Amino acid sequence: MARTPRNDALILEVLGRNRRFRSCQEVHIVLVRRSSGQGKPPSLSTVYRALHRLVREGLLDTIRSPDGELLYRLCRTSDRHHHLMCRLCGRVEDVPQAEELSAALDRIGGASGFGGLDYTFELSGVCPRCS
Amino acid sequence: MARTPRNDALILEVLGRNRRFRSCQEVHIVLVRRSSGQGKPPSLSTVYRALHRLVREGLLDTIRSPDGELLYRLCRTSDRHHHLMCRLCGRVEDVPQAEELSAALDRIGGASGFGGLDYTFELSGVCPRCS
DNA sequence: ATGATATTGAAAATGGTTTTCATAACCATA
DNA sequence: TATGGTTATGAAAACCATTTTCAATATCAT
Repeated sequence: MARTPRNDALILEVLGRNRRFRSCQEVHIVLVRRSSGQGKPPSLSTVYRALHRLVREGLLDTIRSPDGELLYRLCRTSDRHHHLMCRLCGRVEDVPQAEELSAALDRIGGASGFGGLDYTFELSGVCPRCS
Repeated sequence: MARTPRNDALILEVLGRNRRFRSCQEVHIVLVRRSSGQGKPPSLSTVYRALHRLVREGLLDTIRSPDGELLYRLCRTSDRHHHLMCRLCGRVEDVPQAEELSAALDRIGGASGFGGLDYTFELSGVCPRCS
């Protein structure tokens, strides 16, 4: 039975607040702020390690920001990683009509001759609120 | 009229040898090897700068490797960045049936309400030769 | 040639991420 | 509640791709 490191819950709670992708450093800063008064926050290394673990366990989803940072957010079951990210405010929405996209991707996978297919798909633009 | 830095040609020549994506460091190593005997190779910084310039000018295409490195290759006109990369050997092929994918993406773009849409799509798997 | 502008190399700085290592927390069992 | 083995943690250092700095060159128009 897997022991659950005590900080995992904290981190999941932070990521659970909304569905925006956040960098490890952002998560860490939130934890630091949040804990002023009540005990020490986990260190940056611990947050990195926890995020790795959570990704490995399938609880988190990752994408890379345009400048190469790794961003994390809570997975939604059957989430096939179709995201639409606003380049200005960073908000991420689900891609509408994702079924159509999934179908196309599956067909492509089948025709490719490749095995163990996985993909990431990142759509970015400027959201209505920002434009 | 734009002057062409003398190393751009060299670098394009290296990338022109095949359609695999390469990191800046890989390109640099090739240049270093290649130039044993005939004069000094360009420095790493110069290669970085040249690659930037070539991307800016639309001659190169980039993707990020799974571990966050930026990889470059020659653009093909009307290339809409649909790549299928082998996780083992790094070979990159074009995605078959890309038209279908394009169509789906265009519809999604229309339905999203986002402006200035751009996307990257990266499909990875294990190619027939490697499996 | 002359001077204005752009390119280059070498080394240092950046900055996200990972590793190290010593310490502390945890858990099962006796 | 000792005991010992396993895992988590923090702090600092190491990593490593990429950028920046800055002084020295090359390049171009004239």
